[in-house]
Amino acid sequence: MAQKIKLSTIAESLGLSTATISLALRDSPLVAADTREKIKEQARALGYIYNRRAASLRTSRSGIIGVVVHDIMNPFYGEILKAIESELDRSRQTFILSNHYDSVEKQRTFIETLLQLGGDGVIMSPAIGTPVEDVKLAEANGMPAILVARSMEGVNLPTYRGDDSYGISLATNHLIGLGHRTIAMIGGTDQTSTGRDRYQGYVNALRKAGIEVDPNLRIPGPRSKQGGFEAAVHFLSLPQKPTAAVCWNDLVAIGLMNGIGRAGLVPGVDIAVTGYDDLEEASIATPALTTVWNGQSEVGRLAARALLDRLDGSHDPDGIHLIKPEMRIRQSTGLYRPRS
Amino acid sequence: MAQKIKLSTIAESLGLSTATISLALRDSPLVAADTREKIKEQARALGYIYNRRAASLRTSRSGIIGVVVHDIMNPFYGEILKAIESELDRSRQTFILSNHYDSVEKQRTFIETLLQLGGDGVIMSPAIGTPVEDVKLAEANGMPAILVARSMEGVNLPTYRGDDSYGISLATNHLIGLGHRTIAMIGGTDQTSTGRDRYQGYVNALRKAGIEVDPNLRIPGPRSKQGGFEAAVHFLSLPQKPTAAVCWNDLVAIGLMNGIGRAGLVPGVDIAVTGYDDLEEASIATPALTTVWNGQSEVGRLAARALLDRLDGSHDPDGIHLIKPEMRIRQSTGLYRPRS
DNA sequence: GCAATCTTTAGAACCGGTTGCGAAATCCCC
DNA sequence: GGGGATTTCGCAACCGGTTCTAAAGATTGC
Repeated sequence: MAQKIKLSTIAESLGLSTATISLALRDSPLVAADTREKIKEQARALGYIYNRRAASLRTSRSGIIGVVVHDIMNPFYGEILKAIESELDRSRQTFILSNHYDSVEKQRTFIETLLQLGGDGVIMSPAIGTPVEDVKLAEANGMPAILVARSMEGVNLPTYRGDDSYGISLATNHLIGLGHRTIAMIGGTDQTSTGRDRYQGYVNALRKAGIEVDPNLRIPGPRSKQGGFEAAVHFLSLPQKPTAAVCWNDLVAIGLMNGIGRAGLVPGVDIAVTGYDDLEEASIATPALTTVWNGQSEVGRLAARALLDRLDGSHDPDGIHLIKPEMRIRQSTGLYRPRS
Repeated sequence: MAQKIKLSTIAESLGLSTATISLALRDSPLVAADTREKIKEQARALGYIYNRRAASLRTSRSGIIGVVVHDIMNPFYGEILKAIESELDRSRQTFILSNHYDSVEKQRTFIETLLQLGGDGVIMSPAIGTPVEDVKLAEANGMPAILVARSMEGVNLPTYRGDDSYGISLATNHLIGLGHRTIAMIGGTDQTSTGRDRYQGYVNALRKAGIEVDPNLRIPGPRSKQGGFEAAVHFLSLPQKPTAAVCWNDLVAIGLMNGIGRAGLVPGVDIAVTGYDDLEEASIATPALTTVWNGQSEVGRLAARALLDRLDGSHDPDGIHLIKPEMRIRQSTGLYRPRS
């Protein structure tokens, strides 16, 4: 490395002051057009690298946005992140990503780091059990926070997520409409608002159809393929012999279908399965998975947009913004005929 | 936000100088133990937030490490990232993540941003066609770079990746050993060093077994489930009627198996399929996927370690460090018997 | 009791940009 | 050609830490 090129290096080489250089590089109208061009040319020639830290120290805007979710390897969050990324990209913000794996501590460390770096804002899908103080910490230090995919009680932050109760009731109704009466619900937890909402949607749909709700048909578990796969054994040995399963998400559903397949049964024929989220993968699973689109792309896009707007001064309404899920009917529920 | 708490705020409130505060908070032995405790206590009480930008402006160490790979939603990279994350976590470095989607331009933007932020180093899986200047740009500005998963010609940077040629030959040999003679290779590209290595491994194994190499059995394509799924049609209509497929990675293999299933054939029985990577998912696919572990966790761990070491001054040897892949035999190749 | 030594703390320059204020230079019109 | 309006640019303070230098205070030895 030859030697650091800074504003003053350019200034001296051109016989100008750093003030002029600074203004020119940022396209200020205060500096004459040809001077500006000359300066930009020289900056390029010298290999000048803008020092954001120095700038942000003065302006207190860092151009950094933090995003923290449960697990970026989970395609559900992946699709949200992709939408956030593409929205943020066009506004020259860089974003810092992190998993919290539902560890409140890891999440707080992330928020603190972000504050130290002078983050302009944070988009988060709060870890289970997140204390209100943690998000207040961000807000109190001038870093606005937006919630995605999960709600939080006790704070009134802008929140973007799917309408879980409605979405699961769509799936459940679909199965009921096909003639199923013994329908299990597989995977996930009831410890989050999302979990409670989903269970509620399932229960509501059953009740409305006059079907009694059997709590033993609720099999909670990890929200992963592995989780669905392992739930298959339990599911298949239920004394009630369910003919259909409403799964927490597509991952669980695909895992469950794999598990059912291992047991010699054919998902979509012997057992109807619905997923949730409509990941890219759902349509190429075998059989293709009937599922509910959960609006990931919209959630990400709207959340990023909301944050950018807030940074620009316009204040979007706080509170929960629900995205309406949509049914996607495919083969995993397609071939069932009630036993006669 | 009440008012920014800074070093001088604490200093005034205690009647000390900022120098003392700064030293105390960093556990310098230059400040008396009880003074230090008093200072730390006060900092906590006031809700002081360390300003890394200001600090790094002076020290020229930012604690930021950049990581850029093809696509973080691809579990192959996901597993590498997870290993990097856990290694970096214990050293108080924050890392900034980005996809480049094989866009050289997006990758360069990322490197430039990282330089502006004063990144201490970068771990990258270079985009296809990355010009040497781009990585030199990082090095020239004092930001060491480490390569993972992919090599680059023309630069001699520390590189950590699996031994592709050897790994694919393992898979190919396994199929040959089972009696297969017409073996296709599905997915991926030959434009990268990885691609050429893998194809070479496949070719070598065939030649060694005295099997003629038919270039029509090489079906390149996207390295995704979708890609494998779509390749199934082409694969099944080959006039040579292959009985087995060596796939670029597990995603392609799973997609291909789904496609084969749709066509009414049973993967693992009618057609043998091997994957590559040994993702978590491989073992729960149906049938369970025979594959080759590609050392993702080792790649990530070693790369992160190498970067941290370099930042500490010790200079690891440059050049390519190959991780030895390992065969994982499961059911997707398990049931084949040559037609008699 | 005084000089010498060690511990503890303060002062101030510095990192590399940004920006308010004012001065110099250019231009316009009568 | 002179006064005023505009344009263009430089000076210097500032952001919030870090660290070098050195001074003040405490301790020790003889």
